[in-house]
Amino acid sequence: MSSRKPAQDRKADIVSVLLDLADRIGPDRLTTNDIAREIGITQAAIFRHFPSKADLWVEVGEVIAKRLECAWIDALSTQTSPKERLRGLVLAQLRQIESTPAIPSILTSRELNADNAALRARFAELLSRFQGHLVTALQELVTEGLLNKETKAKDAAVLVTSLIQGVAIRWSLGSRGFTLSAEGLRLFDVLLGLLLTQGDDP
Amino acid sequence: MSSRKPAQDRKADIVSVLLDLADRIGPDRLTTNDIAREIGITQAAIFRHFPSKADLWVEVGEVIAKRLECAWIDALSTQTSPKERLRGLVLAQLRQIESTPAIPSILTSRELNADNAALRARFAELLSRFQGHLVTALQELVTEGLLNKETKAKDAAVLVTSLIQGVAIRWSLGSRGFTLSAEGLRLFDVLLGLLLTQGDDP
DNA sequence: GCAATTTGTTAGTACTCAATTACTTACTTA
DNA sequence: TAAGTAAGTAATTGAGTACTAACAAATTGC
Repeated sequence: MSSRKPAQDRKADIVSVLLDLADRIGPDRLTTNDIAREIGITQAAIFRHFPSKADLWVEVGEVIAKRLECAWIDALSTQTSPKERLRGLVLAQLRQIESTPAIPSILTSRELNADNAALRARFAELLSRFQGHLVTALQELVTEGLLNKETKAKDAAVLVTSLIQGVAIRWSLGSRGFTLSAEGLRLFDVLLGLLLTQGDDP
Repeated sequence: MSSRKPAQDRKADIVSVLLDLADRIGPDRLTTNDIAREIGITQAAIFRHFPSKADLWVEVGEVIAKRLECAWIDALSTQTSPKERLRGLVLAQLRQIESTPAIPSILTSRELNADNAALRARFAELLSRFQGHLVTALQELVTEGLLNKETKAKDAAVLVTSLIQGVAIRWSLGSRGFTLSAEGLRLFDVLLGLLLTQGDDP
């Protein structure tokens, strides 16, 4: 029925189905059998491509890391002003979560937090890199004298990442009853309005 | 060795140990055997007190709900100004997460999000109740003319809950390398400073 | 067109899970 | 103090878990 695929394609299938299942039934619940059934191969075939389930998770971490970093680089290169770069980073992150909604639950999964040290290290590095991009953009706003003087760039960056995580959690808990990127960007604009100096208007 | 206890006490033991294990090994990983071993009874004894594991989780939800609501009521009744009530709510929530650190992971667990509808409903109700308290306090700030005019009370409430969730996640991911309530309250004060009207200076 | 390699299957292993059954011991109260 | 109940245990069940070994067929390179 379903034809055989080269290992590279099949590996991509497995990772893709894992991400879908991680979202639907949870990262700590999905089994190799679930993945195989969804693809239409036997459970044993999974282990033809990955020596263990933990190794499969590490590959998932790599795939997510690549996607996120590409989205950030794209946002940073297409936008010119620091304000737009900041907005672009936030929008990129929201869109990535939208298209890979398993990301937040993987972040709090026990596969990551307790069992799989390699996976945990990869995500920790990734998050700190994003935070770094935010701080850089905010520092540029500071040097341009646009940021509210009493707010430190680092604190502002934490507020922004908290906003993203908070709205993503609300999106998940509320059965995704709104568009994550639209609502997230709207709230970001509210926060950004508060962060920018308010001396301009007459 | 360990003496027998009345059902009420034993039930409390089971819930308490579950919360501890949910934090240490994850809500979706802990087994009835883990709980029993930790207490010092047999696994079968768990089912003397709860008809199923799902029912045990519902009881856990009730316990957490009671704790949180008590903390909110206490904060609201001891503080007089709307600003202090807001601060009190935030601090109460941070302290509850600090003393029951399993709460954030339960919120994103699959026991809650996929399997246990009763548990999910209980937490959804709980979170919307907290949001309601925040909105009330922020509305009072609006009527006193203290809130930044361009910010809606509801949006401000979302920013505050996002801040709490965001800092709690950062606390968990970073192996709890800082004091949650201190860092959370510090960032809340930054946000509150931004939210309050800055119309004093010319 | 044929051999080698790759990608799969079938059929298992040893283990863990929640839940049940049949039975036992401690506590309470009439 | 005897009877009834509450709180436990030992042993087991059937379903599921990651993972392996032996074998088969599709694809590729010559």
